[in-house]
Amino acid sequence: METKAALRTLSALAQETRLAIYRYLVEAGPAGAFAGTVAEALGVPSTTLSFHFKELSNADLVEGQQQGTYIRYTAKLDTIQAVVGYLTETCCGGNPEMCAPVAVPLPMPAVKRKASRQQ
Amino acid sequence: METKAALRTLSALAQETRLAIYRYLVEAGPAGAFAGTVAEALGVPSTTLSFHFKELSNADLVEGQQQGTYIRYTAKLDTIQAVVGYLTETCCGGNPEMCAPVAVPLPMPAVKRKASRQQ
DNA sequence: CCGTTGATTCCAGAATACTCGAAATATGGA
DNA sequence: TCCATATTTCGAGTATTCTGGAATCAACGG
Repeated sequence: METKAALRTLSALAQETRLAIYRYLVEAGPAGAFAGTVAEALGVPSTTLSFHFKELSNADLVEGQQQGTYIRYTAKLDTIQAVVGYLTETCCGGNPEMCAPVAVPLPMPAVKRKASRQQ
Repeated sequence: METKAALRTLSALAQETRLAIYRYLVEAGPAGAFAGTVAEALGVPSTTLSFHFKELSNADLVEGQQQGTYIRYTAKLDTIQAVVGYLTETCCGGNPEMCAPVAVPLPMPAVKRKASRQQ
């Protein structure tokens, strides 16, 4: 993931309504939820919700599948992992073992590199 | 971490300059970097940079330590982890084991009922 | 004290994002 | 076909955020 995509993803989640939508879909699990259901659950007008769904889709955070008249939205959890990977990939100049406190819930690419000095 | 804090953190990172600052500090590792060094490296006016440092501090993403005339900033990596935890804590209604196969195409139960959107 | 340098605050203009009503589009049933 | 429902697009008003110059504050050396 490169900077532009990461920025899109972070921007998408950095908004109250969209964060609520995303969390709702995460909680819903692989089955997801219909757009109308989310609108009703969160008390957001459908027109506003549509705007936010679009943002989340562009950020690759959710996916919509047409099912008859309805659209079923699901959260794409792996995008979050990608963002975390992006944020930590340059960690300590490529020596993530120095960044102990961060435990990414995914197997991290074991990048081995020479230690560099700074001070 | 609760919603407000998560929103603050995500908003802080969802900005080009701040994301660059944060990544710069992540790469710098525990030693961090001086404010002026970051300003020069990223080509950002000190007044603008100060504004963004403040945002990042409020979001608990960086920490500044006065050292003589200079201020040394370091990235607080564990905050990222807290956000990820927040985003996934409600995963599948509290059954995270269901979230494992993210890429699996979900089975689509035929929804043919009129006013029923549940499942 | 001064003068210098690093960093922040103040402020206003510019740019961007959010909201939601009305209208348009899409789908399926009668 | 016509109708009902779900969702999106359009558009304009509102709100928020970003930027950077000028002024200010803080720390040091002389």
